Amino acid sequence: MSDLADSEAPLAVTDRPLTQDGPAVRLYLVDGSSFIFRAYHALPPLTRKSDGLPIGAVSGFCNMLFKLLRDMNSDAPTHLAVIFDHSEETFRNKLYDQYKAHRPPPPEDLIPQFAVVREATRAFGVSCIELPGYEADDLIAAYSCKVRDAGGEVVIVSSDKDLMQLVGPNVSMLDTMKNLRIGREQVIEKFGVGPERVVDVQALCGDSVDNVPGAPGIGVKTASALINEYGDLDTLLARAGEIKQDKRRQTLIDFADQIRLSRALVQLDCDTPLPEPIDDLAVREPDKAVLGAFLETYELRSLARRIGEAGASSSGAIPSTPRPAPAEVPESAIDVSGYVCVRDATTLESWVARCYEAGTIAFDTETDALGSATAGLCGVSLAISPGEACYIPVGHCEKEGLQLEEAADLVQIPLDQVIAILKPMLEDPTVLKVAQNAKYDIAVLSRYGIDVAPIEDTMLISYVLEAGMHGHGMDELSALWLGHQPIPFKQVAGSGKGQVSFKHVELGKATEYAAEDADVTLRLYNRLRPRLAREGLLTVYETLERPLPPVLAAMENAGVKVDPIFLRNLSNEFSMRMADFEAKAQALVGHPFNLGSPKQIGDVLFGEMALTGGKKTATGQWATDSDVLESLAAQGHELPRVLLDWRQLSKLKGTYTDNLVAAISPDTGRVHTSYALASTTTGRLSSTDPNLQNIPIRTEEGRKIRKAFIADAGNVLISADYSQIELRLLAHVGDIEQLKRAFREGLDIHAMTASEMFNTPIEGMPSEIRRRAKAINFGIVYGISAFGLANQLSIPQDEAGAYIKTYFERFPGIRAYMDQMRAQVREHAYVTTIFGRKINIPDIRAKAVGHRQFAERAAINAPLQGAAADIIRRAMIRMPEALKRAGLKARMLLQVHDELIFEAPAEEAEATCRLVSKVMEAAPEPAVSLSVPLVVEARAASNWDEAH
DNA sequence: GCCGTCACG
DNA sequence: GACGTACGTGACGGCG
Repeated sequence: MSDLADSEAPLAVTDRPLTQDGPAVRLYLVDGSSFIFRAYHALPPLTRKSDGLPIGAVSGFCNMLFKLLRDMNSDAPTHLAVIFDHSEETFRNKLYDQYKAHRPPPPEDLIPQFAVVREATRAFGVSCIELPGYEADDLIAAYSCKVRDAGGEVVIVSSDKDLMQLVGPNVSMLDTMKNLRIGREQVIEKFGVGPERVVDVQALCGDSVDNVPGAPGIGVKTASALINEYGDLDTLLARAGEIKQDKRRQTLIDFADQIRLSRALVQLDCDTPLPEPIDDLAVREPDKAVLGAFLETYELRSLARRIGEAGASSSGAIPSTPRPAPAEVPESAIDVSGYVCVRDATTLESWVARCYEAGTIAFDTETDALGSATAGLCGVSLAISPGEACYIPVGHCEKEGLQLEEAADLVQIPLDQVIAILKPMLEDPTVLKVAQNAKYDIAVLSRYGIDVAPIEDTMLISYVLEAGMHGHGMDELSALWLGHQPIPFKQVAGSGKGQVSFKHVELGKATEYAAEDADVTLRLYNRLRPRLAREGLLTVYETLERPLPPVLAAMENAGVKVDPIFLRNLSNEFSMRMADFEAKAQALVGHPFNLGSPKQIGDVLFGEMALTGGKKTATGQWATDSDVLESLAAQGHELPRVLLDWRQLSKLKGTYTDNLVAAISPDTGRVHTSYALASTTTGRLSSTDPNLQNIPIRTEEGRKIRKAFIADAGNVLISADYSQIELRLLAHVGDIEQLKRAFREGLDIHAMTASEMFNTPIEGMPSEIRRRAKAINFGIVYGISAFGLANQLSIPQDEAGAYIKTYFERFPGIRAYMDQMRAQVREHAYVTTIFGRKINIPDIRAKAVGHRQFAERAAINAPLQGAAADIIRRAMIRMPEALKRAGLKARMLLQVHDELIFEAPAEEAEATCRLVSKVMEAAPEPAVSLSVPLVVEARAASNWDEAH
């Protein structure tokens, strides 16, 4: 059959010279059936206005076709076809009558759309290809092989794993729904083997959806391990007797025939006849009349408008080579003297042209201050290949306000022009931009009207690979991986009082510093990026990390409104009351002392007054923390209470009232925090400058601070928080039946725990009993110890020990979970979350027992805290788009670990509460299906205190 | 620049 | 038997 295709349909490729810019044929093969289903499920059930004909899948399909034809510049197809399944019966059913036997019929409202989709395809001037007796996958395989062998390039538009066996040089897949490229490394991440061995792995693990039997009890992990060990399936089956594990060996021997059959079922047939010659698939302009009539018939008005607009403007195609895969570069010494300072437009344009050629570049922005939400741009650096980098200054000036034109050595391209030249490249989908801590650059450049995309972030790549092992700042990564110490910022800008803003740094030094940052970033990328797929962490990076910088940049830039007058009044009130406490304390002692000095307090309490019951800190000083002072106060002493009261106010004033006012940006009148994405071991964010994740709430006095966080006029603040998320995750991960049931039934979880432990009915339970159970539940999540629980509850240690014992008797699954985490961390020195995030805990190998025990407790806590962090990250990533789709104007402002804070128009408060709750509760899906419900409580009010 | 303390989840 | 003791953060003032 293949002869026929070869002889009758000679490939155009051979006739056409290969251009410098890439292969002459770039064939896009759209997996029609799979796309229809995804469009159907992803989109709301749209219908034709006039008669209610279901049209959602058709609309999604047309949008994608349009996008393929118009959006992509250098990657645009020269040839394009949509491939459909033709009939249910194929040659595979002759091999195995149960093949795809359990497929449910398509949804009723989808059935009429199948024919319309074919009509749509033709209306766009694109070929529809199908062949009786063959699946679309086989046709895709045949076209792919032909074009690839003739030197062309193929992009398969599908995310179907069955097609991954086709990936290889010049054949990639494109998941348009997720906007992901699937190349060799993504295949390796999915199957644990390269594309050439995918069928072997699939043959072993089978596929329940297609009803491919495989070998019982063997999943992807085991299958890929076996294939990697033996090389290929035939060798494995031939040498199955050598397998050590009894059960596995027997399975492979007993089911050898079934495994071979499975391989035949999943193996795609490259010799499938081609119904249309490749030449006929060339992309052609759609006939405007035909397309217009189609869009009119199905009332696809918004698409018709977009097509009209696109037709009016120029295509803007920019020639470039396809993006090269990042490769390991030979390490070479970093030489800062070769960097270029770009100071005229022509040179800048040539650098931009080289960026297009390179396909992957690194960049960095330099600013005149630290806060990305307000800092001004000083310049941008670009690195095109290791050692080849430049700096484009835009805002450098003499310190005393000298005009640029007056100083010859400060001549720079005007800001507007730099932006005009850089913007198209920085926004071009065919140029991948790598940054170190991309959130910063995104935030700065977005204020200059540039939306940088696509972006990768070396800091986040490092974080995914090695969280918990070390920091992820550039200097540290450079020292670690490149053996190179980048020029310290201090060396170019000075330090302490003599430090100057970067805009006052002389251009030569600025170029060395800035271009080196881009150069180092590119080298780090080349070094670290390939590890993601190899180590199975690409999905974690792509789903939990890479999408977040733009989301956080928008939150930081939005900021939150804070009432300065309210805070100043509060500050004055606190000052006056502190003065009273101070006078009282000094009267009690009989002489002045500094209430802010723990050392002096220790001397007073345990020296002069000779109180008993003190403890020492790690450095041998008297401890005077609130636990100590509380217990002294309980003994009946007066001074400790005064000190505690003074301290509370001192803390609130020093850390909150005064500094929050100081943090209000003069430009925006709001407070802009900065979120660190890679500072915690567990995947949580942290907030700095100022920290808005530790605003007081637990005491009456503290809550007053929260009242200062307010919504802009006409708006409300909405606080939405996950209820008991870590305990719910414990119930799921530890598979604790009683806990799961309690959460499903919406019971009071602490009361339920108390009831189970102490055999007390929930009705009329004394609050002290519930309080103790609550402390235990929290303690469990932290890796409980009798000492810690005793401390927390102020009860004797043996009593606390007895509680813990009872708890484990009532919930044996929890002990099992804890033991499992301990074993895992001892073996691997890391644990993982249910989303695959890896949390390293190197201290488990420490010499000191104390450190090791610490590590064990961290290992118990990390999968829970980490999974909660993963979940809220997923919610945050989806939130902006979800709000937009719902037509809501709300902006996400803050994140506090299990809480999101929004600012929304007052009249949209209810709708926003409903939507954000929905997005947050569904956040684990579809990656993880929790066996307990997630519950989110959302409230709107004029200030944060009342919204929470 | 470290330490003790304390704000949050 | 000793050891240090609930997980994860960031910011402040004191002190050397």
